[in-house]
Amino acid sequence: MITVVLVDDHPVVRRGLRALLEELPELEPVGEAADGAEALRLLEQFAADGRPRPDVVLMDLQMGAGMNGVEATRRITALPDPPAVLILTTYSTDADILSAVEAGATGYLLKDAPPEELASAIRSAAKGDTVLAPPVAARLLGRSRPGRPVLSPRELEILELLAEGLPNRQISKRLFISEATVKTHLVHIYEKLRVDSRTSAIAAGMQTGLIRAR
Amino acid sequence: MITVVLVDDHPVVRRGLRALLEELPELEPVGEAADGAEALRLLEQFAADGRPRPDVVLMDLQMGAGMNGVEATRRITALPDPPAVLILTTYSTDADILSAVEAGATGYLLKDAPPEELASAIRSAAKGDTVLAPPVAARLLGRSRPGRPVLSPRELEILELLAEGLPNRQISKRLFISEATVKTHLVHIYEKLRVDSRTSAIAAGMQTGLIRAR
DNA sequence: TTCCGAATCAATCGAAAGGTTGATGCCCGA
DNA sequence: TCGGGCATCAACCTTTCGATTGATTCGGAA
Repeated sequence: MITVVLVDDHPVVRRGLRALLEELPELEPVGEAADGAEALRLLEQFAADGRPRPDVVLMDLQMGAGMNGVEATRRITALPDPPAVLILTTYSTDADILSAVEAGATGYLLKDAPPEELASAIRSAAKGDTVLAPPVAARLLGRSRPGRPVLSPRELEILELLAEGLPNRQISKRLFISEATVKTHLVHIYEKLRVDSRTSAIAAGMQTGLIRAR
Repeated sequence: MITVVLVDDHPVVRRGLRALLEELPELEPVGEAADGAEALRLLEQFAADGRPRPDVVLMDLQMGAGMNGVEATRRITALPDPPAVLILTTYSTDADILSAVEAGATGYLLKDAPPEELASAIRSAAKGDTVLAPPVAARLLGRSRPGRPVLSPRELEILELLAEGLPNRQISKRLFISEATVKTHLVHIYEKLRVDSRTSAIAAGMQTGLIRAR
């Protein structure tokens, strides 16, 4: 019997997940939370009650105003003998995936996954196996080399500031570098995204999932 | 007994909605569809089987690659004696809300709505009453006058092209106006959004829901 | 009739962005 | 060691953008 905690800010989604899991003989939903903080309190409650910790936490990334899924994942996986954390979310950017993986998530699924795939992923996660939704895996494999993102970390940082609407001067001040350096990074960003202006870089960055809407 | 059809590309969401409705004595889920086209076929099937048409269609807006909720709403409400269409979606831009309303939707809810609110909205929609989620109503009332959007239609048009990454010259060609006119509109857009550059206008436009990510 | 907002257009000038060329240093893998 | 990627920086020039000022026309409401 695999015990699962459900964390999602949408009541409908939690209800659907609970219903799906209740139909599967080896999976048991044992709790729900609407954001990361509530999930942490729930896990603490398990410990306080002397109950065995759940095997898997099914975690959304976006939680409205509450603690988001990456932060919650980081804290949960830092607990002694933590449950596996399986991310289940609607939308993914490269940054989302990397953040979740770095935070210790054992898997990453998109919400359009059919129930069988979800069940299979939960079983794998409970065993400690890594699970990536096929589109997510394809996204990550589309990178030329492991550890070699399409944009460098610095380039991505600058693209995000660009999408916040900052001019080059302000970006340079934010990052403590010269404006010439910002421009050089932009040249590289434009090459890699095959664009020729900041606005088209923002558009392409969003389209490819490198950055998300500000 | 209010009969409801559920249209959402996420199996989990459909399952959650079905479970919630099954718990309510006067609401009965009578069908599901994963996109707009399937919803239409389902309604045709009701007619072909001589079954009474459903009272309410609960419709998501974004359907992955399938027919989206606005188009489906338009077609459903064009049917003879159509069901009420209640939009239930994650995210809303002003354009989304207006499009859905223009397409004939009777209501607009966000997915974080608690189950009681959802049930109440379905009952209202079945009676033909208009239902707006509080944040959505607040958004629409935040407009200074009915019929007076924060940005004029032309300004919004230009902001959308800006977010696609087009330079002024290309925007002018796209809209068959002079570049000077584009610049004038931009001046007005920057004033209204209280920004001073195209990139910050894009960021503010997305933040306020005027435009969506490209 | 008057006023206001929207749409359109022009010209000028300064600022910002983009393009180009060139350079250095560091790290890592072959 | 060498080469490549990354990060940093500079200078110069061209293009685009933003700010400003000014104007006209049209439609709708008061």
